[in-house]
Amino acid sequence: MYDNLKLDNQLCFRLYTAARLIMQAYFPYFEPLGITYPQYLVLLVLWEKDHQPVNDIARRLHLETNTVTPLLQRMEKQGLLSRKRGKEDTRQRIVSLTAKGKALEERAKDIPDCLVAQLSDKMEDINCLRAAMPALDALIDGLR
Amino acid sequence: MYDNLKLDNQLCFRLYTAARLIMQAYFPYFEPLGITYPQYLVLLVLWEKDHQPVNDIARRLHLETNTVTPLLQRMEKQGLLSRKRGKEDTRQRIVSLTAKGKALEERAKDIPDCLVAQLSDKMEDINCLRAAMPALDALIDGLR
DNA sequence: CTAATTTATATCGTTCACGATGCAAAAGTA
DNA sequence: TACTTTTGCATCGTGAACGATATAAATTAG
Repeated sequence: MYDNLKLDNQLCFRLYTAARLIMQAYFPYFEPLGITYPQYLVLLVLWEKDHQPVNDIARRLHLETNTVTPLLQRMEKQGLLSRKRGKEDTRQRIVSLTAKGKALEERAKDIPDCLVAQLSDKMEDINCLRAAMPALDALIDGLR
Repeated sequence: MYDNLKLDNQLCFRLYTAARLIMQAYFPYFEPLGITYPQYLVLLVLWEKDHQPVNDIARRLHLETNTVTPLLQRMEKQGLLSRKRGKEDTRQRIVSLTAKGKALEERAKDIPDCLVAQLSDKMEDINCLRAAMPALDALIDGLR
């Protein structure tokens, strides 16, 4: 048995699992809003800065357009945003929030705190997670 | 603008991105073996201990059977493993490696090291990631 | 001013991930 | 023994992810 191939030694497995479990923990909060976690990420980007082309959103989320385009199409169908052709560059699709998309910000603003509270109940030291954020940033930066 | 809703403040986004980017980095190594990252995880579990029921594999990976069952079905079709009904409990499906599945261990044993080496080139402090592992374990344990 | 190339987005096919649900075998209960 | 509940696995439908590829507009080169 190679130590390298022990599940418990694998960082990626931890990241993969942690991400999935947090998304599951988010689910009950997103469900009443009719959105998913990746859709929430798109909204975060647009709440920060409205009217962005597909590419800028994709880059911000470290995703490819072939993931983001269908995501945006579904969100457009739900009436959360619009996708209009760019004026100077007609290849671009400028993504803008609708009133419905904007309104969700108010309803979503407390969700992260709810999750942190929920986590604090379950683990004694929540700050060790905050402490890990720079390491993750370095990793992401290295792999981009 | 709510600070809570800034993408850069979100731990889950980092985990989600880091996991995806590492899986992408794994891809060129897995592709010649004809497997995917989740399939690799299943193999890790079976290389550690062969002949396990679906439930044990699912629990080890923190996945539900409705994710693992189709995964195993695909792997069976590829000839990596077999799924036989349990003897004492006929509801169970005992998953066992085939010769082909076992043989992959030898070919996969150096992949984690390759990835670490690749990462070391790209970021100066790779140990800060190892240091984050206990925090991730605590998080996963809290969310289970 | 064409022709080659790059860029922005989209489509396609396959594999996950997962909530909801179904079903049959096993275990517990009356 | 008959009935209920639990357990183990599976199916279904939807929404991601993503590698590969396509298409049209913009840019660059010749």
